[in-house]
Amino acid sequence: MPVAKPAARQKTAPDEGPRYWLMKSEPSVFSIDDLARRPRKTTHWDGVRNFQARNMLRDEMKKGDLAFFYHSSCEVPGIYGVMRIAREGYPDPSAFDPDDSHFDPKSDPSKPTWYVVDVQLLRRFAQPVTLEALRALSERDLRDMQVLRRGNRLSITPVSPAEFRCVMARAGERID
DNA sequence: GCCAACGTTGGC
DNA sequence: GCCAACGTTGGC
Repeated sequence: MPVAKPAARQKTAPDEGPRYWLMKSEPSVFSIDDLARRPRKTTHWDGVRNFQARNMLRDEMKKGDLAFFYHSSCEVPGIYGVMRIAREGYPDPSAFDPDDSHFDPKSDPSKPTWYVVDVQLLRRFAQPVTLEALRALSERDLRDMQVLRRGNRLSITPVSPAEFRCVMARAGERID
């Protein structure tokens, strides 16, 4: 049985307002335009099969938190928009569906292994903040942004308020 | 397609 | 518990 490491914690206090995240998806699997076409621009973020990311989905992401939508493994990797966490963690239905590519026969419905949150698209950036742009910014303001760290493979990472503001400013976007 | 980096698995 | 083998991620 794999053992989950403690999830990375943000240094913000629990009651300090919304927190920020970055969520990766390969656009050939699920893109920001796919999300924009969903009813209420909302979907459950399924298929995460990493224990550290699972812990964030299950335990740490709260309703009202904001999350960047990041496109990975594509022509122009980068941040393409902002989502809001619309529902907190609940069991991932795809883990119990034998016809789903994310089916996990070891996950017991009475004691689920994998979790999702619901996300709602708030902003689709007019221009993405590309990975290249993020790395350029990182020389100053984003030095510690987790998604930029060498070897990072986590599909969900925490984002600091300063990092969030910096990316929004770079995108020329704001959340009222 | 390549390959570095990392997570998971399973033999011992 | 160790660690080699294997699979996956993701930029390039």
